[in-house]
Amino acid sequence: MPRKPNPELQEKLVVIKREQILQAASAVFSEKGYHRATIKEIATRAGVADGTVYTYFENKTALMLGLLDWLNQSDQRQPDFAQVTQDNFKTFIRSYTQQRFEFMTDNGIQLFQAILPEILSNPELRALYLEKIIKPTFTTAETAFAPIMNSAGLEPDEAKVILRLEAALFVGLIILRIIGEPHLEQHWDKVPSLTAEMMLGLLTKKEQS
Amino acid sequence: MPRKPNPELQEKLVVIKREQILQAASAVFSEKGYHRATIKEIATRAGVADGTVYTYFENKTALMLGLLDWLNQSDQRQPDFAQVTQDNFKTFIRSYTQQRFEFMTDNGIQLFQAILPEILSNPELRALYLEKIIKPTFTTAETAFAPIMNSAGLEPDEAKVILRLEAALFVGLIILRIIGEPHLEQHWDKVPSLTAEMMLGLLTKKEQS
Amino acid sequence: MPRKPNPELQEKLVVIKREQILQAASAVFSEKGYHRATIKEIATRAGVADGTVYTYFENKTALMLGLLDWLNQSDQRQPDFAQVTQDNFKTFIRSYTQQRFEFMTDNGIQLFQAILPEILSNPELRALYLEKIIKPTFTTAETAFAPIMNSAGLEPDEAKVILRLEAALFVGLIILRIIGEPHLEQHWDKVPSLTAEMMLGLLTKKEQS
Amino acid sequence: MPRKPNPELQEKLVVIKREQILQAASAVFSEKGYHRATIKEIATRAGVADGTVYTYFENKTALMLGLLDWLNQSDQRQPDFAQVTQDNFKTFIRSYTQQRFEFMTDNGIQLFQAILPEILSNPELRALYLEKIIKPTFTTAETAFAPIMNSAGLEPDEAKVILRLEAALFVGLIILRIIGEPHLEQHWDKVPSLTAEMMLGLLTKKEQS
DNA sequence: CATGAATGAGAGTTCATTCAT
DNA sequence: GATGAATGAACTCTCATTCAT
Repeated sequence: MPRKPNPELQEKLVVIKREQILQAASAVFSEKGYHRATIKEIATRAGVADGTVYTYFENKTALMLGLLDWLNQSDQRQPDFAQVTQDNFKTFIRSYTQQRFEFMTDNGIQLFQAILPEILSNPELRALYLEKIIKPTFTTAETAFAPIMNSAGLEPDEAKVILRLEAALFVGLIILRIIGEPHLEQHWDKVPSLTAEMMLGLLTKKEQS
Repeated sequence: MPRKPNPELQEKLVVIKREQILQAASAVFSEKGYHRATIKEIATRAGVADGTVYTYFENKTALMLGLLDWLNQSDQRQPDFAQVTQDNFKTFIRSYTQQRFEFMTDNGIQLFQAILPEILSNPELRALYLEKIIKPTFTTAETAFAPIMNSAGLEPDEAKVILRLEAALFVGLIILRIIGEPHLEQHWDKVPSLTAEMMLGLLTKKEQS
Repeated sequence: MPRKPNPELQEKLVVIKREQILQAASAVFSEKGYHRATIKEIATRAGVADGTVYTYFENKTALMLGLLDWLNQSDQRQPDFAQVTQDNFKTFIRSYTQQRFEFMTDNGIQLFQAILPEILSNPELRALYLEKIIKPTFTTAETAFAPIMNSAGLEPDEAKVILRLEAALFVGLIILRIIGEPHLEQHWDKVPSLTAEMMLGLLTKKEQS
Repeated sequence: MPRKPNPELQEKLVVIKREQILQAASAVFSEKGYHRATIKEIATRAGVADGTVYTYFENKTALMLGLLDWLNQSDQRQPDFAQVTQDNFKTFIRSYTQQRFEFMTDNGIQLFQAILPEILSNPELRALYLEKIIKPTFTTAETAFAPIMNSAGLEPDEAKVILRLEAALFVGLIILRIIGEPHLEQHWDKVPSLTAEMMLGLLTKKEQS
């Protein structure tokens, strides 16, 4: 029985258990909502005792923040905006949109469903979400899109609004999926390309006229 | 000697008090979320005693359902789809979009913020929302748009998806507003027309090619 | 529309309404127990409004006391003990027992069921019951039975205990009926005579030896 | 490192605490009645916090059922009916009666007083009591008494009724004791033998004639 | 570090009682 | 006198959090 059995391994185990608990929290929060979810159920689902959750997270709120960080990390895996040129403009938009849609896996939606309701009802969490996720995401996107927007002849403010419209569309689509709107579920395959066309339409409308 | 001196007046007072309580519930739910909202606070805000709430609503859940009905009623005040013709096609889309945006008053957003988080976390409420609000709204809209969609040469399924995209965009915009995204708030005036353009772009893309 | 339409009639109406309410209280108390019974249900059952109950009874406790008085009155209709002689000794016991059993109508049991549980759990009501019903009943019975007991050669204290045993037997039988013991229900016709025999056995055992 | 250090001890502690709480419940229920008794008072009396009661009992009703089980257990400790013969017939009846009276300790009466009022006012509990206690008790007694009853020349149905009369007498005596009838309290020592005589009288009356 | 029994603050809900009409 | 909407005290029960083992 070694007393210090490899400190690195220890650390990894800690990380793994944290993720186990977060995964359980994400599942239970998304199924029942933050308040109906009990620490007991999350602990059970994670295979630990109630008290153990408090070794890894200070309190229930910290679980929520842990999920926010998780979302943050998956958001950070941003698409590679580097080599955008005039030529592959349309290709770029389409691939960007495609990449965004890839977030909408069951896991991504679950995470979103776990977090969003609480964000909408908890001002502090909302502020945190705005600062830690929304703003950085838009900043990154704006930087990446700036050259395209410019060359498309869009004025910067309007370009930014268009980015927000797209983000809104994504969020709204996730919500309709959560609600289970049947027609959207049935024809989900049509959605990504239509979304890309919409983006292109807005970004190129000036040229049309 | 009338026992109930003026029964009609009585009934009106009942309706008024119900609305007072619903208004208070909407405010408190939207500020704190369904679970953090207490009956005590709702009652106080409505200017009645705790117990009085239960004279008008069976329980806390019924307050939520009452708000759903409210939303339903404001949704039912559908735009006048009657005189759509080929000529005023663009005008129609623009005015339809405009009318939709008029829902986004402080009160409309508050109501939405009160209801949505709970819908996302409560499967039963979600199902109810889908049946009582989402489906009827789409059915109405589909009927109204059918002639336009047809004449635009869109196949019905795709046309329906486009309607859902627009709805998603609305929902997403409300959420970004709730979160308080600053750029969108600042340039909100640009949003309605951009949204209308987006719709037009999608509905006419077939003609373009 | 006469202002004072016959004061006597008025008084009778008052009495009648009081009894309506008491009847309703007896029914609801016996069905649900004192605490689960609500003033609302009693009022509805009596065909009046909630508040009206409080015109006739100060509070819920007073309803219970009203029922006690009722029980008292039906108890007071004591059998005619006057002409007991040595000769008709057995006849007397049998007819006395018989009269007692006649109390066990549905209504009598209902009243008992309404009152007893509360008496067992409410010390004040219990004391009242002891003073106003139990003691007077035993006093009356003791007086009536005294000559018989004497001539039977029973010492007074023991004679009194025997009276209490009989009372206990009655109470116990009512309880078994309330509980619905099936064999007793089925062979209820055998009970009165067996009870009378039991009494006779006890009262005459001295003579046997 | 044992997680549960000594699981057997743990289990015993659980049983002990359950009994502590039941004892407290019995006391408070009997003093105030089921509804006036509050979980707070029961918990305090048992020396635990409010919430702790719910670790051991699902809800207030379960406390009542726990008491029923308790009563059941003390009832199950049935007298030894085995060696009844014609010879010791009278001895048997007297000892049986005696054993029954031994239940009437303060604790036994308290338990009865805690349960009975609720049984009389709660139909479901009543049915449970009938099935789980009354019927088994009579079945056991009938089996034990069958040979005696037979040899006494009693027809079975009547014999069964007599058993019920005796049970009724016991119940009634407990009630008179709860109510505090003074003469019975004072001369309680006379009661057991008188009860036994009564039983004997009924069971042998056929022989007399 | 893990455990899970114990805690107790706090919420929803009921209902006896009051009183303006 | 009759009504029944309004009241708010008081109760049951839940569950995040703590801490002895």
